[in-house]
Amino acid sequence: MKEIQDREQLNHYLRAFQLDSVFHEPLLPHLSLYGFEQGDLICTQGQAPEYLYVLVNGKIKIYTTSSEGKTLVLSFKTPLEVIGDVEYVRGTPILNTVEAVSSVHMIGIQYRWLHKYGKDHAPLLRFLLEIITQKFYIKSNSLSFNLMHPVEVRLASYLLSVTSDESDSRLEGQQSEVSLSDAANFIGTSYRHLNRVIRQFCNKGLVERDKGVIVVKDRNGLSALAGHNIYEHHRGKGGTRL
Amino acid sequence: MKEIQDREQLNHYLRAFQLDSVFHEPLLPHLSLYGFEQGDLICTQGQAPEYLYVLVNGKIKIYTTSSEGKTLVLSFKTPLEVIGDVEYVRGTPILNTVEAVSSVHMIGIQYRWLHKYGKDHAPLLRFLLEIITQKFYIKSNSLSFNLMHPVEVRLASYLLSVTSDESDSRLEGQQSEVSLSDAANFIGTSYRHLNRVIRQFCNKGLVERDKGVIVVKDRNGLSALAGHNIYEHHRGKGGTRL
DNA sequence: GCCAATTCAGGACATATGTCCTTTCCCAAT
DNA sequence: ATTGGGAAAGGACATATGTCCTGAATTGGC
Repeated sequence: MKEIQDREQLNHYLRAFQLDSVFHEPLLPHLSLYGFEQGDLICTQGQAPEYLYVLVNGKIKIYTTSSEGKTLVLSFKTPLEVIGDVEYVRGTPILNTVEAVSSVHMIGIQYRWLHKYGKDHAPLLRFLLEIITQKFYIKSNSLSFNLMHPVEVRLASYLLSVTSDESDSRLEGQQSEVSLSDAANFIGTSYRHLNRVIRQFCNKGLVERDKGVIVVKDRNGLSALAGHNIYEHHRGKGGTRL
Repeated sequence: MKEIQDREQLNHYLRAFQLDSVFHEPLLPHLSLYGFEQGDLICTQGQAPEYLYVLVNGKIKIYTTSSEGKTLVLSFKTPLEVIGDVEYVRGTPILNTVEAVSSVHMIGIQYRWLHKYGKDHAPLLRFLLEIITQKFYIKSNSLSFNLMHPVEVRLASYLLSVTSDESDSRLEGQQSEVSLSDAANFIGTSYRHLNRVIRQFCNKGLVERDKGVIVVKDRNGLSALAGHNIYEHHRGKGGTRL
């Protein structure tokens, strides 16, 4: 991590994401812009948090590691997203490890200032509420989805979600930031089993493999399998209520 | 559901849970106390929510039903807890169904008033943040735990969590509010499989069955199996940060 | 271009879990 | 007490998933 001393760019981000009201005058001097490279850890499970981070550029991966060493990827996030919000409110150690999967820009602010100047600032509180309820919503979906559906369905859903926004029938493979084993850990299964299911999909003509890259061939077929249930990136338009 | 016209009791609850600052003067006239009987639905998945409820007495069960008809019990809650908070903030349909598993008292307030008089009221916003981050924390744990551990471990953990607070080696069976099939749905497995695992536990001398009731015999043994991971009721002391 | 080291795909087997169905047991209404 | 219904437990089988290991493929360094 390195601090980016570029007030102009910071302001640019604040404007782009309409954060001016969220971080009001007294907080501004304590905002900093930070850059992370692919693979950098932004924060680590179990440690004492110090900063609230706002992801404004790039892509991050959030995961947890069990005492037995298993890794579970909880989500991939793109802007606008906040890291350390739950820990800030609850005063607990960092819940999950966060890693940059691309070049990343984050706005950081120390808890102390956030607390000192922000604890009564309704727009900030509402912003946190928006973000956290969204996270809750996604995690809630994720929990039910994972517990109620076999890997086959989860993989179909996953493939749809990662290939939808990008180019047409996007590929997805090893050096493309998100590796296959990340995908396995995200779906909550073993790498071995993931391969097994991918092969089934190949046989059904739903996808094709090409040099470790998965190419979606039949989105409709995958949708039928996934049955509505899509891993929601569900970015609500926000603020309908508050 | 029936409204309980007893201002005194309502005030009693507000004091007992220190909600005076949360629901300030302008909100008070719009608070009502409601009673639900065992089995009553407090709200239903998919519907449009209207009230924010605060659970002040009794026990409720939160579950979701998939399109295929499978039920997943997400949690059991006791006071203090809030229902409809996420929906209030996000303006979305009700996420999960909530059912009373005992006689229940809840304080209800319509969203319109909450919004009109509360949207800038920092103590209320902070209260919601506390509650929602706690929910997030629990759900996050639950997700990883379920995805990373076999039913055996989850059951051990579950048994410990439901028998810890109550009497010594508490029983847990059919008419005791929480049925075995509820337990199965909570753990995220089938009733059949739950029975299978219970039998293993019996053989190992960890528990005993007696007329459909499970009696914990060896808490230490269960702890060893669960390995630290307990379904967290994790009620933080709250408010360290905000 | 060749080799070692690493990553990737898949085989073989064991275990975990789900589904369906049968059996047993309890209780309530007669 | 008798009986029918329904809950509770378990048997039998199929499927889903995990673990371990091997062979193939790929890459970087020389």
